[in-house]
Amino acid sequence: MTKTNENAKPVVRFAPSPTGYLHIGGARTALFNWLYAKGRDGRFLLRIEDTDRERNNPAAVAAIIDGLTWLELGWEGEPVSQFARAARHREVAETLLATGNAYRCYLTPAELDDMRKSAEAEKRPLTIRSPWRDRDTAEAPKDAPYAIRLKAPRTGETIVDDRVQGRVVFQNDNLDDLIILRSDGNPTYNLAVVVDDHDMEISHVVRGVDHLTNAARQSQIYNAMGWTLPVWAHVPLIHGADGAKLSKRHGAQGIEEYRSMGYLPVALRNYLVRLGWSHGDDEIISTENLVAWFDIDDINKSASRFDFKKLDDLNAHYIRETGVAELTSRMREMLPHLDLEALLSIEVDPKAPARSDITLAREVTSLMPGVKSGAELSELFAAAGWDRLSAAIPSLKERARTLCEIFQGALYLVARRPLALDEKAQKLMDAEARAALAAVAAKLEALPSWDAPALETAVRTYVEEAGLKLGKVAQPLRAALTGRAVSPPVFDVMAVLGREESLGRLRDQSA
RNA sequence: GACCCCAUCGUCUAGAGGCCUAGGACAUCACCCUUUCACGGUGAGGACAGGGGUUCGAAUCCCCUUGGGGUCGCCA
Repeated sequence: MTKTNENAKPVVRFAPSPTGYLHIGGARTALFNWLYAKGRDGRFLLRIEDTDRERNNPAAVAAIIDGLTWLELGWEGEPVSQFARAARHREVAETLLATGNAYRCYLTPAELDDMRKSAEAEKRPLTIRSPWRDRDTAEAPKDAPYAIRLKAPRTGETIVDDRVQGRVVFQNDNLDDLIILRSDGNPTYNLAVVVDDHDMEISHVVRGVDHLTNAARQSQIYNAMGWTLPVWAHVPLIHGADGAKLSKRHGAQGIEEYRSMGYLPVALRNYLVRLGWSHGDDEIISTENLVAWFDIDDINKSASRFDFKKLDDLNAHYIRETGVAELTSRMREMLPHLDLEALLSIEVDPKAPARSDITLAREVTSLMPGVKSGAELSELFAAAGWDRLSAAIPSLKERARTLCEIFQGALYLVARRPLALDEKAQKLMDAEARAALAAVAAKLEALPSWDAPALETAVRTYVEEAGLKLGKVAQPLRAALTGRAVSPPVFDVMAVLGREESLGRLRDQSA
């Protein structure tokens, strides 16, 4: 019953069940654990809760590992498979049986079902009271299947002394004898968790508050075995924008979706950690400071809503801070994961903030009808040259909130002549503009060097001579060069595009 | 329904009885900067769920109401 020595180096774990993806809420739980261990010279372990064989498949495990790796939350050692430890769980169940802390229960599923139904009909709370708790096993039907239930205390209370939730008291009277070993001989989750956490010497169990009642039941197992309780910390859940539990309806649940939406791991970490945790007025916090500042005691008790706008803002900040080389490689990496067709088929809620990956998909299909997948888009960029993308990134990253927005802004690189102008660009292109374009093109053609400063000087000189405002020339230039009314500074665009391509695009639109 | 938890601007939050005329960030709006868009700058609107206590004094403590959430599997 004694609390783990809190001065000792903590051992924490992240223990997801393999559901096919790393849930965004789980990612935050993993982050909290990771930060806690990191900041205290502790250990962060990974355990896969694959006790349920139906749920188990290698791809689902890979998705979790992939997600954690992408988020840069490294764990110590090999991931522990809970299923692989079933023999040890059974051993503990037998011990509990031998010490009188558990009993064989011959209640059939049908009987259990009846109990539930009648409880519901009588509108009384259901607490399973197995008659086998005190009955002699000899009375049991021959060779009948049985489950093993914990002989939980029926009086008094079970207290979960939680670092986040405080002291939560459960009346034992309300808790039933939980099954620790199924009739097929397989351990149940609650038993497996306790045994594994104990054997792995987990000092702090940091997990979602949806496990709070499990903590009470698990405490009973710890007590029955005479094991030391871990420090509990049940963190609040993340809700969708409408305040309900985050579900498919809210869009992205899996971490890989955030990746393909063009969020940076560092931004996602910063955003996630601030959901339910804060450090004064600090908003943008380096990983180093996160590690130094994070503490379980500063986690709030209330659930928080997921806000893409704030994530976008953070992501924009980190994109600006990230070097060109890293951005280029991350962008190259994410392109094959971009499923344009799937994105186009997503029904968007008009009230929800626009998703940049969907916007990109739409833009691509309208501009380049032949391009159907991220891989094909990748080929186009490869053909144009990745170094050209890199050259365009400095001016693009200043105005992008996601990597998808950088791609969207970079589409002018892979557009083929003659460019299709969008509506706003077309509006810019009146007779006056076309004439100016022709004149500017002639001036630029004579330029000895083709770089942004030289181009700017030349255009400004022309504008001054012609007695025009810069906008009168720059906007048509932008339209002719990119097909849009919005882009990075036109001089940067021309520098990236090169002399030949730039001049070609200008002539296409000249009078 | 039972048990448990929660409740400060639209959202994330600061706030541990007087520092609060409630602070910051995102979002929104306005203006400035400006070749467009962003960035940046300046400013505006915007919250202690309601009701009772306790106290000289309450966003902070207690109670009730209301609202929200979680859990009630031989799932994890």
